[in-house]
Amino acid sequence: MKLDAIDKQILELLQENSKRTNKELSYKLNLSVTAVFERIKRLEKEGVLSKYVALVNKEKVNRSFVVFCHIKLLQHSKSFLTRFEAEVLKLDEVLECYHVSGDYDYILKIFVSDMNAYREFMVTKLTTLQHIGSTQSTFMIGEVKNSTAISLS
Amino acid sequence: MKLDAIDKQILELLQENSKRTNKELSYKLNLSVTAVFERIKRLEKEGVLSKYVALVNKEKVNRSFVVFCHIKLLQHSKSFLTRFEAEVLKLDEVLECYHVSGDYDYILKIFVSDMNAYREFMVTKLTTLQHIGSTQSTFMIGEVKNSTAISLS
DNA sequence: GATTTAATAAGAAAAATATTCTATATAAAT
DNA sequence: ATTTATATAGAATATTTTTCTTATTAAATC
Repeated sequence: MKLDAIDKQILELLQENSKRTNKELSYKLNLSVTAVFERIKRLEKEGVLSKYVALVNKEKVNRSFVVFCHIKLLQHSKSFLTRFEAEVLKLDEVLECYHVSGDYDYILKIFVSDMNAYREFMVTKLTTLQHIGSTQSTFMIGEVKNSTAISLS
Repeated sequence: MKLDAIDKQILELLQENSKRTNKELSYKLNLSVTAVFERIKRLEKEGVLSKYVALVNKEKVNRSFVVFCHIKLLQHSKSFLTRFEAEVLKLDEVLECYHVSGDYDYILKIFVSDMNAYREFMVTKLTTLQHIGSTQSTFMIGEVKNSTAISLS
């Protein structure tokens, strides 16, 4: 699908704040409300706009302790990977999990309340997963940037 | 601020899909539309709900190549950190940047179109930053889980 | 124990927004 | 020239958000 300059502007604006109304967008883009409406519907239908979500402040819900955990598996056959991935999906504390190249196999991003909670998570959940070889935890000290908006320029 | 069970349900539902209407939420929660409305306004005012955003499918906008880059600085004085962080903030390709404990100082999550674009990004942007000691790039092979929703149970 | 007070919720009314419908304009295709 | 497809605008309608008034409840005060 082709995205013109107006589509890109709409995407940038909605990535920043999805509560903007079509009227507000129509002002900014010098278009009619209908034109904006139709473009957004098209972007949704094509799957360019995949989801609308509310973001919650992790400090306010007691999940400020963020950990990046690098994981090595014992073996790398497809069935091992698949099984591990299915189990990770079930863990609420894990918001992100990526299969990666390099020294280890997976990067997990984990949100918990504090170090004690993380210890509990490791002992009762993470290290009980099948096929895990090793884990290495890196703790977030500060958040410099955390955006969900892909730049389209 | 105290969050009761209903607040948590609202947060879970809006983190999953912020387009749900107050009426829809009121059905699910056995409440009136006004009660839902008031609770959401309170959660926004208190900063628990911090933002509403549209998520864009990275494949559809040609940013499927995701890289985690570990960075070490040459020195760790406050002024060096601050300056580095200010420069990273300006880089559109970097969606996330965290100051972390461990072998390296920062983790960056970078979105580009392909390996060539990443090479270009490294050469012209990343490695020209002040105070950089070393970088180590890890490439995403597959996305197992990528959620923005913090579980509140 | 009766009476305020504060917090929450319900329902109706009003305001704002999203959505549909009809009509035009424009450029590409035949 | 004529058709076709695409994008847009404006008006009409449907839906949602927001406000306002009233009622309920539980805790706090006398």
